Amino acid sequence: MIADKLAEFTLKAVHDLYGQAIPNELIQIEKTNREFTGDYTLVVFPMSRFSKKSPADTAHEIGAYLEKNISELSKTEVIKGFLNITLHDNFWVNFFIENLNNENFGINQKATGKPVVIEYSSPNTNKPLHLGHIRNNLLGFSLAQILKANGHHVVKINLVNDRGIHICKSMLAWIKWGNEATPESTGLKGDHLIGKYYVLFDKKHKEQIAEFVHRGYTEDDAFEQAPIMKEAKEMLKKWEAGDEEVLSIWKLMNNWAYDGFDQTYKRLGVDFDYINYESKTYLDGKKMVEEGLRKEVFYKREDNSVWVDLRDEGLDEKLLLRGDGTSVYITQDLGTAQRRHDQFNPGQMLYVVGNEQIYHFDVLKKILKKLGRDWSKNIYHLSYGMVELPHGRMKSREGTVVDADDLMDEMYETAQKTTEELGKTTDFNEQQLHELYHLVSMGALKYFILRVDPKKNILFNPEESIDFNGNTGPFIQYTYARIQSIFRKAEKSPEEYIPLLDSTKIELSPVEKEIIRIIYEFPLAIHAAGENYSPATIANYAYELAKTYNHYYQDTPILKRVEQDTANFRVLLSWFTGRIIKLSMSLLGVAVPEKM
RNA sequence: GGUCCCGUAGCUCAGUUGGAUAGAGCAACAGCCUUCUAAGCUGUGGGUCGCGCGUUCGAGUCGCGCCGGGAUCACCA
Repeated sequence: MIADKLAEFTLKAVHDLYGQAIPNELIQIEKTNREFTGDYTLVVFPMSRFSKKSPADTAHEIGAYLEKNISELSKTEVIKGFLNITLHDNFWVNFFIENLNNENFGINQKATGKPVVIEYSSPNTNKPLHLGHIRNNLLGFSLAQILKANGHHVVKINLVNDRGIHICKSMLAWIKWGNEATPESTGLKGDHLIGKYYVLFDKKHKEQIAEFVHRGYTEDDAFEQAPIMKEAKEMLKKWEAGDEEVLSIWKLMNNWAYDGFDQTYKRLGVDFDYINYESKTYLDGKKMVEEGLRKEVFYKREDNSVWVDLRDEGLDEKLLLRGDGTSVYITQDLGTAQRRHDQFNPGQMLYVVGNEQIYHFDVLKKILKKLGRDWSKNIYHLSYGMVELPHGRMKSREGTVVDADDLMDEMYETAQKTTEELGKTTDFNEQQLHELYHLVSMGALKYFILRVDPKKNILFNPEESIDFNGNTGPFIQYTYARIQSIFRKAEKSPEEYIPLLDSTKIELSPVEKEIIRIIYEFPLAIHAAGENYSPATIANYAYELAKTYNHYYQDTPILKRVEQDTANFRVLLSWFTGRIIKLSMSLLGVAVPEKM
């Protein structure tokens, strides 16, 4: 990177000119602001302390030194305490030519080091996925892509929460009022069918609570004493005891959920290397609880429940095992963390889980630390913000959720309607149209979600459909499609232009230089996105590139009415741009169309 | 109440980890298709970066204190 070189020589300049060794952090090389000429700017203020001269004088001296020692440097200009540095166009042209044919430019191909294990999705099998899950899945998948591009081995795990009281609620309602309904008999997607009974359970439960409260119970007592709730708890006990009948219904209904999830995952374009089921792993944590008791890190109360005291860590006492020996959420997470460590020896263990569980992961890390697992420091909880509706947060039980499948259907219809109105796809067949609608609708949805900083809440207004114009996924896809149409108009494929390119004939316009520069920064964007676990960095990058290219495309003839040498360069610049757009979008899990 | 997160244009969001006169999109208004895709481009208006104090050559960015919004503090997951 040229910025590193500039920094290195600035260091030397200060040494040679003023006999001072200054710390690296003081050297700030930045992009030159739009209103000044230059490619990079050195901020000189921090150095005047060492030169014992004014910032401007220091800037002039360092500028002269750099001009003399760095061949890529064309000129420098001093404005106040800023040294604006302009590089020879040659530098950009050379970069362009050297990397033009590198189809994985910016992507680190070879994975090194310990793997990164990333857990995401992790649905409950008692209800279908909603918009909050979509955010989780998109973030997890995109982060995996970004970390791979940064040269990590990545292991994607989905830990399915397939047991517990919530599952029993759906099962119980289905047994009571389902009349043996199946996805086949109702035509409903399996997860939606199950979700229906989860909502039904809640409705009946609420009715019973109201009745009990009317009879004089407190809210809390009514909640627990309602017959339907007692039945659900009874069913959970039977499940843990391995009751055949309960287990067979459980298996039946869970499989409906899995079928439904698979369809949704496929449509979303996310996948996993491993799918773990909590029903198979929930007992693992118990061994660690025993270990903790032996080491006297944990303790028992008289009812036989096991606890850990985290008050010295600023937290509280936490339950690890119920008196009856059954495990709780944190117990199984201790177990799965240990399993992951044993199986993969990861350098990082990422959990893509909503910010409502910050406390939980805090506890998890501290318990592991108390158990002497020094690898607990590798655990990172990527806590993302909620998706909120105008009236507040989504609640499954109250039906105020934006269903994942419904939303994708709506987006698909919008994509179809928009495409038909524009009337550019008259030569598409059914299949091609379907693919295009899918691709554009998912592009809009994914970009909408991923472009915002993960830790911030997202506001989603169902009344206003997600935009297809402006700073959106379809805009970026459109830019790609436009570029491809150039190649269809040209009589040669882009690759065939490469040997025709004469680097001495290239004269960069300001926009062309800007485009090359943005491409040059692609590896930096990937790095930053990986460091910050932020797909938003990539989304914003892709938009910046697409926007700049569109500006270029608008008033610069690429192919027609230009000299052959100019056309050669412009076609190839377009080609390179298109490839970077495609690559960056692929890091978000968004595909791009050849035509739209 | 304790802890954590957020607060930037009417709305939705950027802001390269402390740099120059804070940027995009949407919405509004005015323009641009006999030329490679107008899902596009150009222009206009729109800001006390929640408020205050501090740190320093320099603060939207860092620290402290308020104000507002959210999350969490379960023998739920």
